[in-house]
Amino acid sequence: LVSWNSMLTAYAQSGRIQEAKCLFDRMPHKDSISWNAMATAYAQNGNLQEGKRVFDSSPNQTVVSWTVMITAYAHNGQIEEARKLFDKMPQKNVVTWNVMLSAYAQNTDFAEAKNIFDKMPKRDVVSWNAMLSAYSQNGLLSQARSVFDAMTIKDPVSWNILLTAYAQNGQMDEAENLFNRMPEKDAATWNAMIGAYAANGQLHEARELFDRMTQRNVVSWTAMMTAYAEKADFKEAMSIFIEMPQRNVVSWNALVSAYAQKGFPEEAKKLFDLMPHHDVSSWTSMVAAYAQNGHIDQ
RNA sequence: UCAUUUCAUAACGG
Repeated sequence: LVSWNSMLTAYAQSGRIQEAKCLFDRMPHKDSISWNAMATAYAQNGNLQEGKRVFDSSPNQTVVSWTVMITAYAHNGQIEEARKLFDKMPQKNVVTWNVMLSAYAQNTDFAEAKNIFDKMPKRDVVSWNAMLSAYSQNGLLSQARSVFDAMTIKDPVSWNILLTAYAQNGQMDEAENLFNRMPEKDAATWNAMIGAYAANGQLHEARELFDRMTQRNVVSWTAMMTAYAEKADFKEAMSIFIEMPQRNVVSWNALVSAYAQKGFPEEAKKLFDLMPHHDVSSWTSMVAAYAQNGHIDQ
């Protein structure tokens, strides 16, 4: 059962819902983890309807099931609906509270986010990070800084949030400063800095970090590839693509989209046809490629 | 083995 659930989750996380559903239907036994994983698979791929159907058919709804649904509504912009479930559910845990907090935060309802934050029975580092992220993503740097400074526990995510905020605000020196000062870096730290350099046109600095990085993951590779592709250096971009130890649908999309945007729709189409699986972004990239290059009918 | 916060891709919106 654990193996089946793991496979189900793996499909879900890579966006292969058809395969996930097929597996789910063939499972000899299912537990609540299976049902929750299936509901999550739908929800994370924008199919709230099916997600809800799975939730409604689940033999037993756990706190995770409810939390999954709240997340699904929130990501779909239905914050009121999310709140209704939140108020209605039998018990909540810290994750449930964090989900509701993030929902308001991402909806830029800082007051309600803060309200939840103050009311929750227990806070963890994710709760703090969610508040920090809310301010950061809306360019409210001084508020973000206050939250950051008030935090008694920080993890690499906390630092990464603030680092990205400064970089996106054009304060590369402050971003670099955080990068150098932080006690512990994870892969996302390096990736954030690489992305910041790339967005700032500092391709050489980006590459230097990429080369120094020991924990390179698919995000690092894709970010570096995109950096070259945006400069129309397809030779280097392609060579990175070929070298990449793993690719996911985002890596493929990035390259397809780059060719499309630089005026090579036929190259884009070739890659598109080679992709193991397409998502909404893949299709919209191709549509945009043809539209922008005068092939409306394609 | 399932749910929440940060980093890579399209469109949308500014």
